[in-house]
Amino acid sequence: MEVSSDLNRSASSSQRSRRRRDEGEKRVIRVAAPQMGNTDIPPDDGHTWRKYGQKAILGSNYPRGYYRCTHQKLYQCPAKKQVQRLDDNPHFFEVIYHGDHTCHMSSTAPLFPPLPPSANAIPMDLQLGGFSGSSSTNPVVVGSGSSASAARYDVIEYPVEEMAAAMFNPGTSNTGTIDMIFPRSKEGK
DNA sequence: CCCATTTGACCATG
DNA sequence: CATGGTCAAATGGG
Repeated sequence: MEVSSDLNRSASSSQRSRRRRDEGEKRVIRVAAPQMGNTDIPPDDGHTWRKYGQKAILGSNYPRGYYRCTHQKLYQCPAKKQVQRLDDNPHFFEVIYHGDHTCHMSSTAPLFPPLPPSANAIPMDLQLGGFSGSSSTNPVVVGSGSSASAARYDVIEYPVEEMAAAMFNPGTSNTGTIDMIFPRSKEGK
């Protein structure tokens, strides 16, 4: 693209982005891309996400996907979702959730799979810490230094085997067993 | 027909 | 200045 011609674009002087502070909830979740057919489809957490943009990130060889709640959710669900594939491990997705979900899924709520007994076997060794100058092995780096408000970082790693298999539920909605797989990490807000 | 997706450009921030 | 983030409109598909 390199500086193409400028298209006449009506400029709506609408200054988006209202407040730029407070409310700093970031949840970094790492998921593995399904080894089946499509290895490029990010997992769903049970909500509809509407892609609202894609941008390449410096330091990564892959673009980042920006998702937001869809339709009606756009009116109350401040939940946003960011999906970025690791440049070292294209088979892994780094999903960053921020905001709280308020949407509800009536009946048939396909969510996470029944997490197998096997322990988490996610090889995060490699060179995950080889970002741009960070020497830490863990992505939990929030050393801004300057006016760094309390930014909470929750890194949860869970393998995404075949969530697609846990799609619809036959018969009654007595899924029961499926609860929030997410461990504690409850926000006191 | 409707909605989700896509691309570009712009802005705000550090 | 650079980067990241969001919006905005247009198009295609279901």
